[in-house]
Amino acid sequence: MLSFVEENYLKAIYHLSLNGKQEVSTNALAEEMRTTPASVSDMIKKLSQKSVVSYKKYQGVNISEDGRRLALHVIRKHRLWEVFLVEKLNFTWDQVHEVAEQLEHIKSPLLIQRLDEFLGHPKYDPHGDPIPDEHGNLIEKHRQPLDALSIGDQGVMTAVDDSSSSFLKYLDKMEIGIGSNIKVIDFIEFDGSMDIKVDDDKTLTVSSTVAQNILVAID
Amino acid sequence: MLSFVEENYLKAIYHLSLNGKQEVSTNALAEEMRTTPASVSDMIKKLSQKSVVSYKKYQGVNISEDGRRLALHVIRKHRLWEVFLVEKLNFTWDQVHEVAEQLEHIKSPLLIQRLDEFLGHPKYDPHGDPIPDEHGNLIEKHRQPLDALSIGDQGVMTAVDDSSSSFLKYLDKMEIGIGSNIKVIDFIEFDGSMDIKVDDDKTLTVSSTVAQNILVAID
DNA sequence: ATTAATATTTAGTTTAGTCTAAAAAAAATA
DNA sequence: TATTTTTTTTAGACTAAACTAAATATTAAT
Ligand SMILES: [Mn+2]
Ligand SMILES: [Mn+2]
Ligand SMILES: [Mn+2]
Ligand SMILES: [Mn+2]
Repeated sequence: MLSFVEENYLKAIYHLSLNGKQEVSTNALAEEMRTTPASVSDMIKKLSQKSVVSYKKYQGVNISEDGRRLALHVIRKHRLWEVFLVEKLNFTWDQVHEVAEQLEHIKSPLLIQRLDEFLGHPKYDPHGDPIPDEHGNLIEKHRQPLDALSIGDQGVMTAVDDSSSSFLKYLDKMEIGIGSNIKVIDFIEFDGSMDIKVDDDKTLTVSSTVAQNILVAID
Repeated sequence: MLSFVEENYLKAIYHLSLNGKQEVSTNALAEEMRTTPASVSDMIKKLSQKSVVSYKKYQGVNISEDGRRLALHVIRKHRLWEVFLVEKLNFTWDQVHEVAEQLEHIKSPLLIQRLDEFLGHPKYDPHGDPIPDEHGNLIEKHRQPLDALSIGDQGVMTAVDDSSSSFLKYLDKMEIGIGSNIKVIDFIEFDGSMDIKVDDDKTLTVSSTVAQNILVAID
């Protein structure tokens, strides 16, 4: 049985080993966890002891199959709770993450099974992230950062890469959300900003940073 | 801000100061918390520091007004979650307590406000216990242990005094629950057991222990 | 009012998780 | 290759919450 601190480390290791590939460095993990490399060194020894990661000194850490399963279980709970908060309790998508960080650590298989049923077995959370099933399988929808598209390309927004409240509120104000149709009208070399047309309606300019964090599917 | 361990101590102190009146002894608290008197001694110093209890050495501990408010807030959350689990997730009344023990420590004012709305501002939990409002006010329904009634008396079951799974499952099997009409047919001096008629229908015998834990309202 | 029994507190450890400072290894650079 | 820089680990301390054993205070009993 993992403590909730251990669960959080494992989640971070899982996320980092997706982006950065395989081994996760002590420093990267320390940054992600907002703690010190010394603390991380201690913790990965514990996690290694529990065989949820494998670890050789100075070689970074690799998540194990067991670890991956556990991480995905916590992520499943996190995302199901986010759906619950939005669908049933009328939270906005920028209000759910903090609360889900707490709820994801509740231990009760029955609770999650019933919550999943209650929500109608949702496949995606409010930010467009896929919800792993009880076996850890997830259907990753095609997703590409908006700033990778060229002028004339268009796609449907499927997710955000940044779930910070400030970014999500900005999108709300611009009336951009999951499902919006986005077409690239112009690309400004100078600063990487883009002119886009949303839902064949309004045209607006978004910064390079914004474009990087909007994920779209091109069909 | 209290840790979840401190919240549990405070809840226990609150409960004990209702039954046993005012001061709570170190030993009673240790037993309730399933820990040692030494640990309790340490903890009540901490709670006293945070002014949620008042405490003079060897004199037991008294909950403060602040402490009472905090305890009732945790109890409010516990009971609202129990209602949610039964009403929305189809848990049985004997399955909810353990999970609610975890959920009651989630910190989010918005969550509780919305949950309360979602549930339609329930006044009682699945065990018949009153749910404090956001200010800590609660409407204690009239409740009296069944074994205090005399032959011929009757009342409506309003709550249980023991929320253990085994007791609740027994009641389910006997088809006795909150709202059942119970009439005392006979009282056996020898062991304190009772013959009762439930809902003017079936007659059955319950032990003294069972009778103590069924709470009824006489009108 | 002493003495005995019980309740409570203190002292000293333990474990989980964190930190800073220092040592050691690995990687980068000259 | 030798040196410098960066990364990682170790050492030593700290806090929260627990425990056992010992000391002390309170209460009960003679
Ligand atoms: Mn989230
Ligand atoms: Mn999400
Ligand atoms: Mn309960
Ligand atoms: Mn209850």
